[in-house]
Amino acid sequence: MPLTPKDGGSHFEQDRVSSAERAYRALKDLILSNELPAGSQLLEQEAALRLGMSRTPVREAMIRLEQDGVVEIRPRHGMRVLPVSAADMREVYDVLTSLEATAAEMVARKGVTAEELQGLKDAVGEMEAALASDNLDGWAAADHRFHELLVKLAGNQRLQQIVTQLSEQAHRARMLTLRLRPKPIGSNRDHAMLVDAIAARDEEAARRIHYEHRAKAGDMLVGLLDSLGFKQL
Amino acid sequence: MPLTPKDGGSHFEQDRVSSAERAYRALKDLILSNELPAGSQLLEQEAALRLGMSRTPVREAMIRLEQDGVVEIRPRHGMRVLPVSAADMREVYDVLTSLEATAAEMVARKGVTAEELQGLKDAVGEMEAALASDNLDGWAAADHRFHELLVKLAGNQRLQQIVTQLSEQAHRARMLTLRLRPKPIGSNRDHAMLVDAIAARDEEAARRIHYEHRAKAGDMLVGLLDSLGFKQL
DNA sequence: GCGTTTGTTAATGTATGCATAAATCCAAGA
DNA sequence: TCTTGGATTTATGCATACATTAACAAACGC
Repeated sequence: MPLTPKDGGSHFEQDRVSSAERAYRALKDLILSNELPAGSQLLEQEAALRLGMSRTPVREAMIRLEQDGVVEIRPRHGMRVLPVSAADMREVYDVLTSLEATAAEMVARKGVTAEELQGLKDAVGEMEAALASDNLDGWAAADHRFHELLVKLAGNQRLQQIVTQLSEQAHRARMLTLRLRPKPIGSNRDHAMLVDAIAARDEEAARRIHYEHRAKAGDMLVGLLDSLGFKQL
Repeated sequence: MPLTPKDGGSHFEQDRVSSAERAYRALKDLILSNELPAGSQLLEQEAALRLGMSRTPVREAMIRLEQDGVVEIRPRHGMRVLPVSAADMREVYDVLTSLEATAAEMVARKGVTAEELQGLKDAVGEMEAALASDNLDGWAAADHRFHELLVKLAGNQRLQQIVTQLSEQAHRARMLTLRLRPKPIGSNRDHAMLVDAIAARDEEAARRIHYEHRAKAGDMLVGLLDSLGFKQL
């Protein structure tokens, strides 16, 4: 591996990003990685100090995070990382299920190139390999790639952006339950079936398979959170 | 009608809203009402002057509008009201169709109270009355209320918020085509059928009816924009 | 002791200052 | 006329200043 390409698309390190953008990414990372756990609060000044910039760009980042639905800005208490309850996850998964099922249908309808299909198959392969070697984190990463690719192939940028946003809201809960849930055997099977349906241009089947896949995942996640009595995170 | 209650929920005019919030609402109003047409640009300073405040709150408002997908911030040119093409409307309607169909299904599944059902029926009634008296704007307003209420009854706040955002993106195009499209007779019929399906708790029918309703509306809108050669707005 | 009031602190919301660099303009040369 | 180089303007991104007011605490009255 070359020395930290850190890439992002362009090869030349012309990545002049604004402080506001850096703040946005840094704060979001802290939240998604759970370094800033649900419920924690961060004052503008604290964040600014931590990130080595003034309050202004931090403030702008917080505004964006609030619109993303991951934090809440409380007038005198800085931003507060929103706890996500089982009920919240129910909401998120209901919408994700609807949108991703539609995405699967769209992909099957419009068809995919050989490379695109291979991309999906590769992701499924990685999931199977990770699962075979009990690498749950690897499985989760490959699973995420699969869903991401599927939605991208639907070719609807708005759909893609919304799904990304919701996935981020669900991210912490998914990580939390990754080792508490049954092994995702069925999940891999679902994905393989979906790939077949897409290859066969069977919109009907693609929608149904992915709908049920997502619905199952949602039920599992919400059930787990409920049964563990998680009122938050 | 009473003298401009302009309400908003509370009766006492304790509406202390921040300048940033005022800027956000004012700018969004200007855009949705087409006073700032698609493609127009507005510098931070100009907007600040116009709204009687400094650049800071205006800047924050613009950031929110950008995340809403209605403007684009171009580093030296202020914000630019995003033109919406037929392709954009295709995207918006595909997502709306998916989500609203799901909402209809959810509402039918969970059932509604007598008052809630009446609310839907009232909206349908208003649409019919408006149509009978050739009041297209009234019809559009009632139609909007119907869809809004339906989604609200689904009881999923994330779904509701996303649908609202997408509806706003489609708003200008809908207004533009309101008088160019055939009379929305079928639309009223669809809504009446949906209300029946909801009352009968028939999820299946509710989803199908509303799916097709939205799909038809989307096709009509996109087709109209296409045929009129609208590359933007 | 306990509720109330008042004083202090501090976080925010907004305004303003300032360096930077993009955009524009202008002139001169090909 | 078209291009090019550089000067100039100016919108921005960020830092900072400042007034406001909520939050907290301490003092006070009961």
